Amino acid sequence: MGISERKLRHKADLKKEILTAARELFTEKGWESTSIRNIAEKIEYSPATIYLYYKDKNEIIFDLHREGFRLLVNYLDVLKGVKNPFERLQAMGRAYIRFALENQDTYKLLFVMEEPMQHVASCATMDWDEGDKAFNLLMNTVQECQKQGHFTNLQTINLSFVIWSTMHGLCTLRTSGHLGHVSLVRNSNHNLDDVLTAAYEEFVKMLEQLNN
Amino acid sequence: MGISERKLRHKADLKKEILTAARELFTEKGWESTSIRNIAEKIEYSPATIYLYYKDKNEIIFDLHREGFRLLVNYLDVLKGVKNPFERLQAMGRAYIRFALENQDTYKLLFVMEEPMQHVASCATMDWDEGDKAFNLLMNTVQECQKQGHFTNLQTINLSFVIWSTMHGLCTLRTSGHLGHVSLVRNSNHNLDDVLTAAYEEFVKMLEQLNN
DNA sequence: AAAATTAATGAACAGTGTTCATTTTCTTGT
DNA sequence: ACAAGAAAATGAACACTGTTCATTAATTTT
Repeated sequence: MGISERKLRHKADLKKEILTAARELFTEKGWESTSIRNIAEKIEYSPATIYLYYKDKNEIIFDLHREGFRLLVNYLDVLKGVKNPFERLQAMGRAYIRFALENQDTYKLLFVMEEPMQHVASCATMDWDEGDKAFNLLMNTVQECQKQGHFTNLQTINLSFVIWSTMHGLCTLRTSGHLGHVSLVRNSNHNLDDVLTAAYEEFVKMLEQLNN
Repeated sequence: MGISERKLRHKADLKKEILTAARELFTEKGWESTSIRNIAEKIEYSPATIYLYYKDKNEIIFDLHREGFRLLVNYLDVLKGVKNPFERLQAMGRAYIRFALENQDTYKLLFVMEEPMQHVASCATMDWDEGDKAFNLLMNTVQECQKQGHFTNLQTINLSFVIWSTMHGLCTLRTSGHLGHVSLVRNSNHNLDDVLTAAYEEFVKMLEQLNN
């Protein structure tokens, strides 16, 4: 019976509409100031209706969280064409920074906010597929670098975590405004993104020195 | 006239009482769930009274922010006795991690939340003394290391920013729960703080390789 | 057409930061 | 000691927030 299927489809559509409205409000105002009532108003339904499709606000947040990860993996996946693993590692870093700067609120959603992680923790299968996928992407590249003589005396996992941390630190200190308030940076004429890039290039230099 | 002085003193006392109440509620429940009404209840005044001493919630946050920085500098200042600059740099990293883990909410207040930084930005003198002081502590140590032959081909500012970023990334990925949800870490029997320490030690190894 | 099921909502609850007219308290001058 | 004036404290309100639930509206099935 195609009728009940249409109903189901409509139900799915409405869920998508909610998510789309949430995503739009989120990207233009940030999550802090996106309320259930805002979302409801945007899709022209009552606030209570949203709770028929999402258990609570965190469930919406988590759906956007997964979308964001797909976007990040897109930024990184383009680079699998780069054959030289060390060059690929560098390009991944640059892509990571580009992602963080072009999608600041999404970046915060993925790697700063604790709510989506709490949702992962409360799931029966406590797996964080999206995070694992991205981290493995990094670890595999590091491992390939090691096969070619880079970082040979360092442990893959530890080094990968250090690299991730450095990238994460660079991006968050930039976007949270902390970097911009260090007077040495503020009085240096350089714009913030140049400072960030310069620091990243210095980090690459550091990695280059860790051969054989 | 000692009487009006006592009044002033009492006024200062009440401001301190507010801050103390805020600090206590903050450390036991986190900032998210500390409301003006909570603070007011704790000091047995009406909520409106608080606004006679603090312009808004962000001003309270900023006072705690400065307190937190004094605490951090205490963690780091103890190490000025370490004569060897590279050893001191290592010890500073360990102290930084200890500070972040022992004062997780305070750490978030200092380096993750954007509100205190916005307050800095809105001040007439846009200086961020606390941040500058801490960053200079790091930069001076890096510079001393360079004088002794470490990191000679790297720029002091860039390297300092990279080191800060790495430490910040390590600490925030740990405390936000993101590290703990990477399955490679979750399935490894090691507790999270050991993973963090191992990664930090690996980072020190990296720095060690950047001599001459 | 009536009954049963599903979808949507209005209204309420308990909470938030913040403002302001009003009241209470304290200080000063007579 | 008492009235006048200044300072401090407050109650009540405003415009929000996430969330729940009994009630109403729409749709499907009998």
